Amino acid sequence: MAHTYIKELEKHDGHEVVLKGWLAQKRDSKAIVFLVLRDGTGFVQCIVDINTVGEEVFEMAKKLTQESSFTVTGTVRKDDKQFGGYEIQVTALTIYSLAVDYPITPKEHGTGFLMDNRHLWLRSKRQWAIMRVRNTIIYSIHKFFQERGFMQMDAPIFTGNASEGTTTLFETDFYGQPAYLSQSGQLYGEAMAFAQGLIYTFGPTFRAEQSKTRRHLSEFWMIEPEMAFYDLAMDMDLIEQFVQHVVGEVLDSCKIELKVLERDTKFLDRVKEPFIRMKYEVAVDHIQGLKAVDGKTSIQMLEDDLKNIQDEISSKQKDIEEREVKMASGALTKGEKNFNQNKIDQLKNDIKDLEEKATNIPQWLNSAKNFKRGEDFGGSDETVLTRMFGQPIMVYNWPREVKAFYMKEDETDLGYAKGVDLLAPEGYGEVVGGGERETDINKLIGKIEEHKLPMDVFEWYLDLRRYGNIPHSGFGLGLERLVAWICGLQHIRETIPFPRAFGGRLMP
RNA sequence: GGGAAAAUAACUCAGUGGAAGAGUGUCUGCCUGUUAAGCAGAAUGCCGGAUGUUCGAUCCAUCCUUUUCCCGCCA
Repeated sequence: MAHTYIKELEKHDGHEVVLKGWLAQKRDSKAIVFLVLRDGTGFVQCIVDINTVGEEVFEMAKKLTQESSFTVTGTVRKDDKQFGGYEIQVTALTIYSLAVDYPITPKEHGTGFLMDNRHLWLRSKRQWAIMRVRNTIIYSIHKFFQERGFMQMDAPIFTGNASEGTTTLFETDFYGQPAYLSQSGQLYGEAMAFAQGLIYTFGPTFRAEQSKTRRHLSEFWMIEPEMAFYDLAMDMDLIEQFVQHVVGEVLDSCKIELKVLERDTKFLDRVKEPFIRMKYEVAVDHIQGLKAVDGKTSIQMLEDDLKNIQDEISSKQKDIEEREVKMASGALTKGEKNFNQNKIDQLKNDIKDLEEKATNIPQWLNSAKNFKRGEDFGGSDETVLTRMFGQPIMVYNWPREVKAFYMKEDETDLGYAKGVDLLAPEGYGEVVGGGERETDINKLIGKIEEHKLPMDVFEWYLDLRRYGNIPHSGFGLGLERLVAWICGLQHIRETIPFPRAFGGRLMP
């Protein structure tokens, strides 16, 4: 008999099915055992009742340990209290393999330990949900582009030129000559767009930046569409539709996953509204506190934030004190004590996070007040700006100096490059960077010289301007940053199955 | 590249210059429906490594190793 997947249980309501998977959780008593089975497509509770299955099967069920693999046969029953809406009344059970001393218990663990066990950690419910969302995002990206006539074309991973300086490139040996792992497929994307019109690349990207933060990986996946005959305005329209499509798909088809992640979708729901578009200079006004939104400048907003955080800290401290008094009274059962202790620990952690935020805000205030017009935004500037609006913001027309050499200069706004950054709300910052490409070959050559880049490795790129030059645009999106934002994750390492980051591990 | 903190049981952590602690998990028994809240009992440690101070160091000092967090750079 072919087995059924948990995701499809609703089609089998009231019928007998065979499920195969692993034990995520167990509770047992004298005559009944609750097994939570996971099979990759979901989680379902299986009830093993001694009166239904007999003593032999019952004993087997009792013997199962966390992450043991097994098969159950049983009847599907609707139960709205259940996580997926269904449960299984077991009639038979066979064991594939008993797991002994599975290291990841249902309780608290530190990140170091979890990262050491990343190969097992992926089985946990939260990680399961993140990977499902990641997959939905990937699928919806392909769907979005394919439905609009874009071709997926792949840029090479080995590249010969150290165009942007070797410090951020991984060097390897390519049959005796130095080669670098790709940092971006952008220039190749342009060549491919001239061949196929609308293209996108979707591949791994490598950056040897020595930055160890919650937003950086050394190896990550990037999507880079490139469109012939698109100007900056069309590029921004596409970015907006694209992000709306992806977020919409996740909201529609990952309800269970977002629930597991306890994701508050308040800000994601607002993504369907038109994005805010503003020129760099206007964004700077907002950051510096020269312009108010809803009657508040950035400075006032940060000051209010700080006050709110301090209030929250003191209310949590009060909560802790009350619980400590209750525990000291001695009138609690052991279970209630545990419950309160856990709550207190959680509150203490929350306070630690809040205190960190509270120390950050004065620094943000400082950096907002002292922001130098003409410079690129720092992480805090992005956060400040997006907090004012609470929805995605596209900042365009950047000072030419802070953007890459291939960005087109705006003829009506000299000194500014037609580049655009999409800033995600909730402090997630830049998730998309793009723009219209420079078409003037002399300006390009000038920029390459100005950046002191070797001309010879760009000859093929300049050919694109020599033969059938056209206006064209594109953008790049870091998949993991998008996953982190949509899932509401604290750290980018959870967005990819096996993260590779500076100072991090190569194993597992 | 700059800064901060940490290393004690399988896990999360407390603790003390003079015989190593809690909670969780695990194991054993009891409880017929639980979803991190039932009850009782048990096992578990070279207190990260090296050197020094000391009668005595898990605790103090120095160095090393490893990890976590923050800033800069970026997607």
